[in-house]
Amino acid sequence: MAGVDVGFPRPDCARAAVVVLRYPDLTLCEQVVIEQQVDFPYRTGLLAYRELPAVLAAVARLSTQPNLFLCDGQGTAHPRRFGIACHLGVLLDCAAIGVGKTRLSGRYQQLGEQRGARAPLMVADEQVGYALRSRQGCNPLYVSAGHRISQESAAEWVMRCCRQFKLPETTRCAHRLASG
DNA sequence: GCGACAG
DNA sequence: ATCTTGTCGC
Repeated sequence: MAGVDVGFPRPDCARAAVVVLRYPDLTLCEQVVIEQQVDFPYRTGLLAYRELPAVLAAVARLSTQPNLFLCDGQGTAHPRRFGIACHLGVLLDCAAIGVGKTRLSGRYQQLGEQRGARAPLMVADEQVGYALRSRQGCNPLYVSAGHRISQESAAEWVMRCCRQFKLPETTRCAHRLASG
C-alpha cells in the first residue's frame, strides 16, 4: 500500500512524496520524493489540480506497483463527489482512499469515543464516507472512497494502517518526507 | 443574503 | 499548506 503527500518549501514549489509500505507490518519498501513548480492556486474543491501533477510525477518513478493508495484529502466526500483521491485512483487505474483531517462535505452524528468508532458522513440522504475515530481522544478522520473500493473497506483499511497515532502510517511517512 | 470552505 | 510558543491532557 502507498501513501502520498505534498509539501511546499516555497509558495511556487511542490515537494511530493510517495511511500510504499508492506502490509501488515507497515515497513517501508520504497520512497520517492520530487520537486516541481506549481502553477495552479489552492482552491477549495480543486485541490487535485494543484497537488496531483507533482504526485503523479513521483509515482511514475516508483519501481514497485502499489495496489492501494491513501491520499491526504477527500475522495467522494467532496462537493462534486470527486476529490483528489478519486482523481488519483482514476488516473493511475488503482484503488484509492481519501483520508481528510478536516471536513469538506457532509454532516455526521456524534460518534463514540473509542478507537474504531465511526459515523456515516451524509449529504442529504446520500452517504459520502465516514467520520472515523482512528485514535481515542482525537478528532475523527474523514474517510471516503477514492476509486475501486467501498466506503466500508476504505474505513477498514484506514484503521488497519493506523497504529499508535491518529494518522495512518502511510500518511505519516509521506508527510515526514514532504514536509517536516 | 449568510456562512462554509480538503491541503 | 505555511508562519510559530507555550500549554494542557493522556
